[in-house]
Amino acid sequence: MFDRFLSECEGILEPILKGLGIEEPPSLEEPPGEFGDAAFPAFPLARVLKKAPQEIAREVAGKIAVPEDSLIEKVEAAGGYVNFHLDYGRMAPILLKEIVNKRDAFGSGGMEGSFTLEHTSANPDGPLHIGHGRNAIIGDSLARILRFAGCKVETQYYLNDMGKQLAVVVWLEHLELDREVKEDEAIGALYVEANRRMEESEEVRDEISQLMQAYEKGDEGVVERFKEAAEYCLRGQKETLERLGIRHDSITWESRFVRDGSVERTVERLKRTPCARTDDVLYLDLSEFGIEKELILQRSDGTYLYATRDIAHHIWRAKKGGIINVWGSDHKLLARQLSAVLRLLGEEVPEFVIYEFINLPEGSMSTRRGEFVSLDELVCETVERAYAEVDKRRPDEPEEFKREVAEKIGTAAVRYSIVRVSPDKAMTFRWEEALDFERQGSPFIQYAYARACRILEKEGAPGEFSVPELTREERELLKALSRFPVAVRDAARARKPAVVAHYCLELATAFHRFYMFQPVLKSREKDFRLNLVEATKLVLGTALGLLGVEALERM
RNA sequence: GGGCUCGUAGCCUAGCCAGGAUAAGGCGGCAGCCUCCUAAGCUGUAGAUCGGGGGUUCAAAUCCCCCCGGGCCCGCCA
Repeated sequence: MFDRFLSECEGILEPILKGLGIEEPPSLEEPPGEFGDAAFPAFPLARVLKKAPQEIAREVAGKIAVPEDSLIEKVEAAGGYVNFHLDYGRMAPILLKEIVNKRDAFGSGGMEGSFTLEHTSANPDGPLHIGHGRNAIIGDSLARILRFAGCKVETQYYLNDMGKQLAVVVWLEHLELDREVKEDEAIGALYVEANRRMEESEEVRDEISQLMQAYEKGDEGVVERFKEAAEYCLRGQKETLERLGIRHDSITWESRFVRDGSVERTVERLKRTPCARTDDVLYLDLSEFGIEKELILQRSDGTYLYATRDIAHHIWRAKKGGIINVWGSDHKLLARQLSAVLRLLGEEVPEFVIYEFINLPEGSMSTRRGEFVSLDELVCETVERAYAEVDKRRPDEPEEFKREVAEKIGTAAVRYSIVRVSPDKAMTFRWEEALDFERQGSPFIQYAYARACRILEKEGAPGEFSVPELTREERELLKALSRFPVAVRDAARARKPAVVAHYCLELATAFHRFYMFQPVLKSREKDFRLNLVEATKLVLGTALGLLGVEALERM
């Protein structure tokens, strides 16, 4: 609805600007304070028209005749700007009816396309840590947003079963897994131990290297052992993700691209490109793509590398449409190399959502050294902290209620605190910050939803209404509601789930203010306000859903 | 050392890609608001040379260059 207002403003400006000899479409911006809801700056025109911006703004504003059925209330020139004011009274019934009719489809659609979206894709060598959590949460939220925007999305987990990590685990597996602990924890313990031994002994390194070669050749017994170990670890990892509401549509085993010959075929194609070089080994010179680092495709023993298999993987994926990868910043160089190679082959070039690392105060995390904060730990501690808060605020509620609410608040807090931060900011993890339920977080948003529910459960369905003289809080709330489709579109196009996170905050803030100042049930405008509350509940619920956060009827 | 990236009040973050009006929030500080739909809320207040310096522009947190500081990368690892 807000976008409709914006296009109306543009539609009105365009012919007027054309009349002044300006061909470029007008670009609007959001004015501060009480200057209205959209502003057109006249400064860029000053030079062309050789007039003061103030004068141009006055002139343009003077030529504007607002059509009868428009969402524009009035237009004013101020400073060098033409300011457009939204007609809230006119928008209110249209907007509220649209939301209540469309319900959870309000704001959806508008985009097309099919994507495979790869996220999480941790090695099967231990529990997911909070860095993998950042990947999974960004990826899952983005998938939800793209689907809501109208795209077809298949989320994939790329299982790196051909790496040294898994071989290391398999090598030590005969030592017996600890069946008492969670699967990924058990594998992680083996991995740490095996790495310790490997560092000490050349012999061990050789044995592991032989295992890898046997696996690449497809030795039946070895394949079985790798598969079992990987699946065992994955069971634990999946359980971690499941608790956060994250599920993958499919799992792609890296080894399949070796087994089905596609790596071989890809390498043959690459050999015929002008970038191919053979010195000691086969590699690609990608300097024409601005990458000075050569990309090695094949070891001197004839086996392939991770990157080589990933090229075949991407060619396979392109059959299903666009490719989006959520990768850590440590893979930035590979992302560039991979893109260059695929361009070289005339294949679909992938998109990357790159996120920076989460480090600990003492340094970076390491699965190999067992130095990390696991996602399980973070979720458990956060839920426990949430329980303490629920228990403090709702002491008389039954235990079952407290547990359920704490689970939903805790898991939401983990997701929200990660997704709200732009992926290109490196984070330092500190427990006291992670467990601090600061006001600008998910409980604040869930609370707004719960407040709306509590009002609505005291009344039946809201009746017909006429729009009264609107208060400031009502206008702000209407504006926030009308902006939801814009926020979804921006988030989907820019692949930025954080945009939805900030939108949720904006809407919740507007609702809390409205709630504080405008009584609903005891108001003369009860029916109108009930509609407003209902609409807020619907949009907030949908928006939270895009972040994988569950809304709460009571908390 | 080279490449990429981030640097916004004591702390955490939005705004930067597509430059425009008084730089927007939260935490923490201070002062207030529950006879009224759950105070996990609301209001007010103090707090910012937008890392530093140049440049482009009528206009720079935003674009360009240099410097400083943090992170990531620079394996026949994945």
